[in-house]
Amino acid sequence: MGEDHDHAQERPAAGLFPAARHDHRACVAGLLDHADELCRDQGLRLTPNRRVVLECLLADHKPLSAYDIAERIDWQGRRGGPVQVYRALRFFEDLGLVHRIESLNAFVACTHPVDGDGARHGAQFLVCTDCGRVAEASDPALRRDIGRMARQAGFQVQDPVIEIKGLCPDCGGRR
Amino acid sequence: MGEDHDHAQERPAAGLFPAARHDHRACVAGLLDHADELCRDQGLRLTPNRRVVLECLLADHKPLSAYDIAERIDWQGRRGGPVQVYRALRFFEDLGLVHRIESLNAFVACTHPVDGDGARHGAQFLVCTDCGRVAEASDPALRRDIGRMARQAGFQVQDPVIEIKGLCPDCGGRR
DNA sequence: ATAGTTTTTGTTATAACATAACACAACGAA
DNA sequence: TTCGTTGTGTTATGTTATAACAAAAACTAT
Ligand SMILES: [Zn+2]
Ligand SMILES: [Zn+2]
Ligand SMILES: [Zn+2]
Ligand SMILES: [Zn+2]
Repeated sequence: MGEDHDHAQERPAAGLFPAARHDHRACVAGLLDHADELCRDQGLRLTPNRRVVLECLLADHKPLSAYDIAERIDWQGRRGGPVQVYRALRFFEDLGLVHRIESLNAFVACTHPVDGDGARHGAQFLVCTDCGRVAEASDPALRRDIGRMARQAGFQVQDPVIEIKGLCPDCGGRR
Repeated sequence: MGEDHDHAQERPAAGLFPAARHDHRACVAGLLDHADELCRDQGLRLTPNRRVVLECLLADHKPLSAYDIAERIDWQGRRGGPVQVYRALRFFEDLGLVHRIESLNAFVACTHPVDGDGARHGAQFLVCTDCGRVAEASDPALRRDIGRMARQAGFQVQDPVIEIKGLCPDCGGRR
């Protein structure tokens, strides 16, 4: 699992795409620690099943379908399948540690769960149609604008789904 | 098909939800005419199969899954199924007359194809989680904001998916 | 009209995504 | 220990979407 990119101490993501070569080992370790902590705080259990699903999503910062995940996991004797994966995904979604990308029927691990303080934090996703990576942004101005637009329409916002497909900087965005 | 709401001459939609009681007969007729015209202009054929799918979507301004549509249609002798529906939906999506709502796995007829000039026009959707209706908005400020956010991230936008779930004015948005 | 081309349709099969239901195991508190 | 809760294994099924290919219909050009 994972690619061979463990290097300097650039931040994993600054509202942008994960740097091509960041210290991914530390990146994963940090996010797993955060998950651990979050679970402990809330009296929830980060079981082996759950942990392995999260590790799988963290492996390369790319969105995976539940079936992708089920295939990649080494179930070590027990028979595992989509059911187990969906259960774990639901668990992490509720914690704000995993986000579903509707337009891909796929899931990504949250790259900055700091804001998340345990609840769903409405984020925006930049989805590269070329390399498949997804960046998680959290733009306050954009959020405000959506609020304004909804208010004008007399609409009470519950859950904004913002998924912008296009080309990431590496794949042609800079040009 | 359709509900019993044919009344005064309020606009069908002003970037908002269709008025509870608008002249729906005229509303449908107008949109079908527009589809006709658009097809003629582009040398495309609005076949009976396609027309019946569009009519089905227009019937009550609510999103329907392809399978919903396949069930509702009276196939008049010919046998019809999801395959036919998906084909028609693809046809209309390419014309900008139907939009897919990713977060619902469903489709809606475009309520203001005027802007559409035959191509995909990036719109924003307000999805009521209570009554299920969907409003199509086209907010320039919001679009600009998305452009700005993407530019800051070095990201080249191709196709923004904006689907805001919440409560429509009728279902509690005004309160 | 006729033959050739393209487009649309009918049909079957299958892929891909997601949840229901229920028995059993593991855990945590009394 | 016992009981109630939470997580897991397992099977089955529901829902959404596309592939593949033959037949029909519509256009085009002679
Ligand atoms: Zn990393
Ligand atoms: Zn890319
Ligand atoms: Zn109407
Ligand atoms: Zn409503």
